Amino acid sequence: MNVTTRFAPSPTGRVHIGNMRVAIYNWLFARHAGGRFLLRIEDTDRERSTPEAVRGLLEVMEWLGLDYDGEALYQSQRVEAHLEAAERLLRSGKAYRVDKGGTGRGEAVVFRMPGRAIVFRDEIKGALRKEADDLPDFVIVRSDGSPVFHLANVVDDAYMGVTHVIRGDDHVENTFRHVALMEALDLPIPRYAHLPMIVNAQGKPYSKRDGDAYAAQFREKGYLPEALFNYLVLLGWSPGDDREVMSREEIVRLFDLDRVRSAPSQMDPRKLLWMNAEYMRALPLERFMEGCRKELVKAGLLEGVEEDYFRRAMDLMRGRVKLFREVVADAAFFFTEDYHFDSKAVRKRLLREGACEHLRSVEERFGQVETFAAGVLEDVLRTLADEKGIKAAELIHPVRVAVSGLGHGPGLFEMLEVLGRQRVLERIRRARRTYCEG
RNA sequence: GCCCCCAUCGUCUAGCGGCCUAGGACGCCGGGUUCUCAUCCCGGAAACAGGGGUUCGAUUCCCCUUGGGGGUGCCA
Repeated sequence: MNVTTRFAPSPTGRVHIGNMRVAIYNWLFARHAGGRFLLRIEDTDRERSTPEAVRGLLEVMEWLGLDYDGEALYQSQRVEAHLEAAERLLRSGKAYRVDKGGTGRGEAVVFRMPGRAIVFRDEIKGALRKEADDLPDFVIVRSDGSPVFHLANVVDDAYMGVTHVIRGDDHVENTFRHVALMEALDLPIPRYAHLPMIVNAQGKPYSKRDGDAYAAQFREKGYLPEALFNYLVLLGWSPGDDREVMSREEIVRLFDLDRVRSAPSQMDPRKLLWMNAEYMRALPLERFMEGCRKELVKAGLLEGVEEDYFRRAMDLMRGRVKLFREVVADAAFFFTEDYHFDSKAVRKRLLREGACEHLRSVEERFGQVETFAAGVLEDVLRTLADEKGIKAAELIHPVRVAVSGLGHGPGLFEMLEVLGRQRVLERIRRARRTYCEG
């Protein structure tokens, strides 16, 4: 069966994750079936639609890899067709003009519901039915002559050859109207699938007010698109087994509307973060570097830094950050002498009995090594520890804090090698001067 | 108010009458590995909303209650 889906957002603000997931499911369903995924910009609300919103929308879709087929259709260009459909309904007596509600604004065109129950089969919810009494007539063309959402939506879906309408749960009730409209216009009725809503941590639906629910913000925070994609897919759908971290190809292959749940699901930022870390760890060095580079440049830390040095530092950081942003705090010491000393780490490792003496002897030994390489440095340090009759950790910790200011980080010896002899010795000396008076 | 939808660990979910002493994941707690952190490994606490049916047998089917959500615009 040929499949055509569409994503039909109205560009009236930032794209939040609820919309994003609708787009993802439409995209997946089409790609799975080898069908078409179309984009329609529902910009009929001239008051609220903005070019910036359209741009933001397109950017987010590209970021997430939701490529659409053909050109985007702007609904505002289709007004003629919408009005023509209304005329047809008027002529056949399936619609009428009236000053609904006696507003005095003039006459609107109202669709006459057929006076019988409307039934359709939702791909997710099953058979849905609404009695005639619960389906009043409704406006399809405003008194100012502009077509209403319902009319435009239905006419354009038919025009685009949409076979499967996959949208949010908030459209379930509209579907009864849409089905009736399509029947009256003698248009082919697509299959419908209504996705459960995504709710926030309070269990409430995401509104424009929920600050951190915008797709673009996840991007800004350093989330990987494949991680957000994977996470969002799992909100309401599962492959039926225990798989969770899946490649896009795998998801496309497995995706199926049958397995979509019909209960709302709550977004869990912690699981998203974990998912992101999973993808971060699997990232090729080049991509990891590019993500980190943006953050580090923004923080002004990469000026005059050699590419090879940057690469070696990032190679050590890879797999240790959950979000690109974290690299600023965790790897700044690679690029500046003005790195921050974590007070807790200083107290625990430097302001300690013997720490100063340890630093002194490490500095001395490190100053004598021929090649400043990880393996050599480790040998030297461990030998020194043996001589002193202490555990290597007693030496390792103070050195780590001295050269990085942090109590955590990559393996010490690899780190030292990358930093290089001069930096390391200077930093140890400086730490002794600062924390070891006398 | 009325109409519609939904209901398994804190969260995302598996389960489509017996395989369930309900499985996995995130998070949490404990332990191990490691120079730290992270990773990794092992272990633990944690759920079928309540009540009626149907059935030899219900998490699974039906009804009611409760609780969520959606709709009820000349918004989309």
